[in-house]
Amino acid sequence: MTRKEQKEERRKAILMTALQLFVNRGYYDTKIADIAAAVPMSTGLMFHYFESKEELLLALVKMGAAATKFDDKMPDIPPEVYFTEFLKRLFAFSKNEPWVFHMFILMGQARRVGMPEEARKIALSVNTIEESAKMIQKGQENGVFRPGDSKLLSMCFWATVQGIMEEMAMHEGMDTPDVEWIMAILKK
Amino acid sequence: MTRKEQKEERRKAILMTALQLFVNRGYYDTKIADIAAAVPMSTGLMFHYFESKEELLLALVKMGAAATKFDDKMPDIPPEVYFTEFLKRLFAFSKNEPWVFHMFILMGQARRVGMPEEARKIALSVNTIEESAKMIQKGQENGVFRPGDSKLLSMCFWATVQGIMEEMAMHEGMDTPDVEWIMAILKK
DNA sequence: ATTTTCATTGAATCTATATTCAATATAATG
DNA sequence: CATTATATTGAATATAGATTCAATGAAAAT
Repeated sequence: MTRKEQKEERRKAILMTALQLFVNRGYYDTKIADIAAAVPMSTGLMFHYFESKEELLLALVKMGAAATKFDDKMPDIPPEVYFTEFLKRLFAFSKNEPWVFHMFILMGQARRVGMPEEARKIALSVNTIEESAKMIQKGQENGVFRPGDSKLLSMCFWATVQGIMEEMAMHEGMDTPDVEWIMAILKK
Repeated sequence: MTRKEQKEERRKAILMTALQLFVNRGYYDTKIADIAAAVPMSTGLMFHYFESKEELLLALVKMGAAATKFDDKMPDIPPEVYFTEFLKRLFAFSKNEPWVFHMFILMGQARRVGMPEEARKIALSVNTIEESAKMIQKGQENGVFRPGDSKLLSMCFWATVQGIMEEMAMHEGMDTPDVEWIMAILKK
């Protein structure tokens, strides 16, 4: 394995470790030394891979943003099916793939006040609410979703999903809720 | 006005200022000096009123916990009416009474990982989810609420409410959603 | 085999902020 | 008024934790 590959591997290890710690303890409570110890490597070496703690967060949030980008040119799958499937997959992933799960939660955390400005900006730039609103509107036109401000509906939907994911992170092993409960927010 | 009253007033002023700042910038990003400047008073004087920044947070969370205590011996008001009314009032308050609004959000923040341990414990001790679950169960027995794990339903409901409140805090002036949208999570 | 480059460490800095403190002003008390 | 108690300030201190750095080891290149 070439040196560049080695470095890439190590970088990933740091990223994954940091992701887990950020989600489990929060960004500010996670010390560089904690991440280093968990990887494991010396504290100083962390700065060989990432300029700063904030850069590390930024790298994660950028990955999250790239992974989360809403697919604009969705084929004509009916909105109610789209959201239902999305939830099913998200919950399934969350049980099996810690990465997806953690990333979802980190993106939510990163959007909040008090997080480093640049990371926050990037997390907020993934405009899931606006994008979903379009599809919700389509569902309203189809007469499947309830009427009302589609952006507001979208916000309620995502607030719910985010909140549930965080609860699941907090009490691990918790059951996932019935997808229909959440779809009820949207459905007529 | 006696001195003790004066002191009490000042204490309240600090608490209200801190509450607002904690909610708007987050706990860690709010420096004691920021709170002091906003009250206004000197930084040093803050410690005449509160032992530490953490004590200040703790005082707020204790107030929140006291205010939030779920009323056990609720008269026989039907569950669906109870939750509907609760939401209506919460949203109405949030438009007019910044205090209630901010406090609700602070309690949510305080429950999260990364917040000072003691404050977190107190915030988590207000077991809204468990308490509501009982009432949800009653609603299920009445055939008004959908079947399923009442605690999980309760969690979904509160995750939604918390998430919506936070969105509202972030984009002020935002409309409040239709209470029925949220009730749809619970209702059959 | 020698040199150059990169990985790694642990200890030494640097910095931001919470916290303390000595000094002063202001108000209450006798 | 004199004394005592409390409020207030701004500057000094303490500390946690991010960041830097000089030294060392290990791998690649020549």
